[in-house]
Amino acid sequence: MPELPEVETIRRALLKALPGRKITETNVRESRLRWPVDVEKVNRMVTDQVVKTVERRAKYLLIQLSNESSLVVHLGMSGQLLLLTDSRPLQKHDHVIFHIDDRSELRFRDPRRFGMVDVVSSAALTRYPRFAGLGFEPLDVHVTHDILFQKAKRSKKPIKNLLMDASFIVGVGNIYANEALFYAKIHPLTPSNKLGETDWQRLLEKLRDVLTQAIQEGGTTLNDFVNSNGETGYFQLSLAVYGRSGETCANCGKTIQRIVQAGRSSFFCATCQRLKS
DNA sequence: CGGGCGGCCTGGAGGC
DNA sequence: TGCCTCCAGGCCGCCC
Repeated sequence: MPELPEVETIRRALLKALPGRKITETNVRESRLRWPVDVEKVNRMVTDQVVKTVERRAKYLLIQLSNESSLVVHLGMSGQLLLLTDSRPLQKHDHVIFHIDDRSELRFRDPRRFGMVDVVSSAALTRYPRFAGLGFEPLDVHVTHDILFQKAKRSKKPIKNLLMDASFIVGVGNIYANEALFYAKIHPLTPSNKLGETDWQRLLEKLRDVLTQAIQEGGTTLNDFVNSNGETGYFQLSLAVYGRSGETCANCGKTIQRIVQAGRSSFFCATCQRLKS
């Protein structure tokens, strides 16, 4: 569930609190995450380190530490990274706890255990296997619509699937792929190589609008997303098509459709988003 | 090799 | 009210 805006929301909250603070103790209570946590390595490389800054790559959070390494956290689909200023009872799915020197706690909570926690030295980060195949950052100003157009014209896969393909562009999950395509008036089944340069100009612009707006509204809370302070986001109130099959299109009044692509629901307005083939 | 899909995992929703 | 089934989805790995 957490896509780029939700991860970015958490990054910004952590950035206000963590830099300069020391992690005094690390406690891995459950190591069976998406990939098994190397408990000894995490304990050794994180404990007693001071947080320098907090960055993001794709949907990964990078908490940079004073020993030139980074704590790498992915929230999967149900993960939370909570900053608790007072000690509260541990919950069933509180898998990794980081104690901070101001007596607060950073807790990785993840019922479905699709997330991951790892620590990587800065030198190894550029060669980190999980980052090796990642595509463009949509909010990077160096990424232009022409770059995307040139890369996409070799692909026949539907544009919705391409937007969710992290080897092409990162951070875009099902919610924001659907929303961006709606605003750009592009049908989700459109073969990627059928999109022209002006289509890509519009699509990148609308994708950035949607992601930026979602960050401003603190992300989208559908089931369980909360930021590091335990607060929900508000962007779900602004969703135009996602989860709204059978409802009325705000633009034209026709009914919003739902289809399944690559095992994922797509929501769109067949009137506003004409399929060109 | 591009593209599709199964599997991981649990909680919540819906049906009976 | 309780049990069962289904669905959500990021990512990897397997398959054709």
